[in-house]
Amino acid sequence: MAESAGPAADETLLFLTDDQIRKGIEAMFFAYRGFTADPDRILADQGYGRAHHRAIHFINRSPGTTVNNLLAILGVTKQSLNRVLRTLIEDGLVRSEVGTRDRRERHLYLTDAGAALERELSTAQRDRMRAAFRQAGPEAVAGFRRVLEAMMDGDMRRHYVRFRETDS
Amino acid sequence: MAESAGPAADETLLFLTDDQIRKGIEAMFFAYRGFTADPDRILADQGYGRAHHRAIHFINRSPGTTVNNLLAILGVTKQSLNRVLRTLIEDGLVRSEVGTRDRRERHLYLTDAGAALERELSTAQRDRMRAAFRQAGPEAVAGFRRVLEAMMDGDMRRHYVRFRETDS
DNA sequence: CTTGGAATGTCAACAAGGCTGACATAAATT
DNA sequence: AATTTATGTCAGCCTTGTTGACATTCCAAG
Repeated sequence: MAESAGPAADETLLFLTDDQIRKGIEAMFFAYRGFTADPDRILADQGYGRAHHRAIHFINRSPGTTVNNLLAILGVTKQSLNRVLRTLIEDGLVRSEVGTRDRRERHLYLTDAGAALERELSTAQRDRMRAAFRQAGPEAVAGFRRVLEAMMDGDMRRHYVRFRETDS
Repeated sequence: MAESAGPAADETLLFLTDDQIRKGIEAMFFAYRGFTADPDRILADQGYGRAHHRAIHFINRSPGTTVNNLLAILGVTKQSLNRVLRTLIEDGLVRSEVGTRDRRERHLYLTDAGAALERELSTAQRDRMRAAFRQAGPEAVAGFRRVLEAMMDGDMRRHYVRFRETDS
């Protein structure tokens, strides 16, 4: 590999061969396993799963988000999400508040205990991501993000972009 | 460490902020959904799931692979894999042959029907990956691969590297 | 040759976390 | 007043992961 500046005509084609694409596919498969491995281990000890992690992550990411908004982001049915949220609320990790402007809505927040678990999970996941970023270097990270953004479905890119703008 | 050639000191720090890392984490989450969306749709019509896709992919990738080898790559229990393989064999998509050198081993191959389904699945997945690669450009693709490889667990990187060497 | 262990298959039971469908409630909107 | 919207909940189903127990087959070491 190692294309860098001024790719020749051959090189611009090479990275689109079926073989290169297949390597990208397998890289996604193996890397995603690594990506979820550390939080999965932590959650398994507590009787939670990946679904709980996702809910906790996005509630932390957007405190006060509504159930409907979370449904759109996570792409699951309300029954699935409700089952997860119910256990998190029962266990005192998530707080659900009736909306003031629209009292049908429930706004979701992490409790102190929920925030503590979120920190534990995201620390483990961030440590791995940070190590990978450091090892690959800033230009590789920019390329990584560019490819992933191009791989998202349109509506998911919308959520992703909205988050980026909200934040930075 | 060792972030390649001459980015400024600021740059070497910026891409490792918690905010950048979090964006990388969410990019992985949303992109993986896109990554699996097309094959998932195809499989749902046929009563299969993602586990069948994974088995079919790696049998096609390494024809004649043993069950044990597949277990190591997929990282599931033999009971889980066996259930998937059984249905694939019953449905005539996979052929299981007793080993000649070691007759305890079963060597797995796709039948013509299995290869046809594999093509349908991988065509859908490759189309999306190819579009993302083309949109992002060759340098971004190189960075994408570098970050993903750094994110894998060690033993998975072994499988991935072995595949790459076998092939290219 | 016998025995131990490895590779594989199979049965049973269970859990997480997706899904659909149906229905209830409360509140906003028309 | 009627309709739509947001949410919750019950029941049941599916895929796919898990553990545990046990049988079979066969290589390899004693």
